[in-house]
Amino acid sequence: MSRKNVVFQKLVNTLLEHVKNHCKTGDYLPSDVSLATQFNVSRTTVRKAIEHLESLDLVRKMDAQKTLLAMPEAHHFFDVSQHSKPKEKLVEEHFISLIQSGKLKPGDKFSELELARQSDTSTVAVREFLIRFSRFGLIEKNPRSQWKMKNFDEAFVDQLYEVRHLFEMHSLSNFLQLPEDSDYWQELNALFIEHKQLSLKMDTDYEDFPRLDHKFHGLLQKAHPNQFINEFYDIISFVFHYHYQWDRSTERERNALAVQEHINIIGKMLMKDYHGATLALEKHLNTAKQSLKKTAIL
Amino acid sequence: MSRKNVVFQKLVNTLLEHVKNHCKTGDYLPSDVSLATQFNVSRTTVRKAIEHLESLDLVRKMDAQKTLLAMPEAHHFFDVSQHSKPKEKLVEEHFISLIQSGKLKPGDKFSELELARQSDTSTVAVREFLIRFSRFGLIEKNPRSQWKMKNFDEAFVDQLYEVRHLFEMHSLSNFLQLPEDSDYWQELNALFIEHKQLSLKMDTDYEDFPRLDHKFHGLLQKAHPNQFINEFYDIISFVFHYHYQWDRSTERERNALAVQEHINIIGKMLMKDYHGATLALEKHLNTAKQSLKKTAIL
DNA sequence: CAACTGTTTTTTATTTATAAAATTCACTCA
DNA sequence: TGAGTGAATTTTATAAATAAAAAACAGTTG
Repeated sequence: MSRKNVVFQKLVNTLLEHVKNHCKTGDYLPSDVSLATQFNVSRTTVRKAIEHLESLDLVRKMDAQKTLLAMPEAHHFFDVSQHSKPKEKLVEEHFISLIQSGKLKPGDKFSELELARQSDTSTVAVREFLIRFSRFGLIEKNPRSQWKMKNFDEAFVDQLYEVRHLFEMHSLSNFLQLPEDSDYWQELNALFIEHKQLSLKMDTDYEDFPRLDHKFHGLLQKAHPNQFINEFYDIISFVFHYHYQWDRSTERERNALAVQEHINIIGKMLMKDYHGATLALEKHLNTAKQSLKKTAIL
Repeated sequence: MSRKNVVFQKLVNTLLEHVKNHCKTGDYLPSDVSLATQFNVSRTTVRKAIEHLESLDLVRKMDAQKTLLAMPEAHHFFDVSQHSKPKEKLVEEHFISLIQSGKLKPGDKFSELELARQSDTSTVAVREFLIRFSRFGLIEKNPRSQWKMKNFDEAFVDQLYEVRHLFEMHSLSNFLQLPEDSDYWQELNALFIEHKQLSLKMDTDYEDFPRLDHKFHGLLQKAHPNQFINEFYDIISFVFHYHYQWDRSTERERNALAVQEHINIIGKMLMKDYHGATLALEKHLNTAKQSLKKTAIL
């Protein structure tokens, strides 16, 4: 069998939707090229879609003029509901779920074929995902042998946090050197207020913390971008997200504490108290590290 | 067509070589299992190899006892000379050579198929290599579209050096906190002498510097290992190696300067002069950064 | 000549097939 | 019981095939 023409079908639907909202019968449609760029596909696909519309008697081509003959009806659309997600996504979701449900534990071995079957994809898709995923440093593979979950030991956490410490301290120091009139101070202030608000309704909305956490780090990154630091932060986020799933029982307390620590850090930052902010961040990182060790290490 | 039995053929040759050096006619050979572990292949392959030796009348199996009938001769060996290297390696070498020869420049696009043909491998091998390689941050790809060399601009160098600065300063500081009697001080001293020696014959042996450079960083890493920092150093090394190829004219001066700077740093370290070592390292990193910018940016 | 179209060529994504090699299973014998 | 064997099963590595989609090419027209 060969690949499905999802790009084509999706384009037809998008086109119909677009026509329904912006055109009326008798209008001329834009050129192939502009449609292609507008919907981010190649011209080949656009042409195939237009041909399809012609065969539905919705469009007529005359001398390279595309005339809209009639408005599209519901039955003209492709049923796109059973297009499965991109393979890549399927594999990822399945693999992550295996990890989070504890079916794959540190030290375990697993095969590509097995994953491919379970996630209803091909070994190629699986393998490519695993290669990409291996940058997180959680899996490894020897040639002609299966993949293996690396041991998630204390040394790993220590090394992760060593780097995180370096990076976050660096980001903090950079932020504090921003000029007084930088817009980022405004943003930081807004974030401070958001934290305050969340802290008041923590007992119900504690699941909202990760969003703020992400926003905070995003702000520091935006103020002084660095692709390498940013990439590393992905790893941190993943490892966190990944292991905290194992023990959701203490999530509320953890988040409550973290919010307070964030408020402390941001408060010191807003007061330009470099030393205080550093100490507060130090404390925050340390809490996080201990908490990770407690829940994650077997 | 399907895959070649290289593992098998190589095992046969290794086995013959081993027998030639360690056994004599009439000896019993070790069990399948021990051979398999010794030569790091599966038992299946061992059995196939032994069967092959039987068919050559070199070995006879009786009741699971493997007896050596005769010593192997030259003609028993497989001709392994035309086994091409592993696909992975082929792709890598080809791709790197494209980059180093300047045929692939920042901003260029290239296709998987093209690379596969040129390097005499498959698109799968190419794609897997490219995915792995993309962690260096030098290439990128959109779905359904070709790969593209990222722009190697000043921001990239700055970001690279920002992280390098953080890491190297951190490593230095850790090293200086080693106890007086740590063996690493001895190693550092030996390295100091090596540097001194090289500096005397720099005009002829300047190409030997990268080895020392690598050794220096290796020593710092060994004293305080961190997989994330280590991995990042791979990126640094590669980017360096990669871009310096573009301008070999000044290599001698660059290396001569770098050796002096290393001597300076190590000297200060051995004297436990923290402040001096930091300054010296700072200077070294700065030289390297400027030099990279000068040769690499278009 | 620049934007467009029709046509042709390449390239990517995905599936299938197959031998090599690894792994598992069931059994044997010291 | 535990290391070892023979046979069966699974998995990996690799090639090949094909349709979808992208990109390149060659004209055409305002």
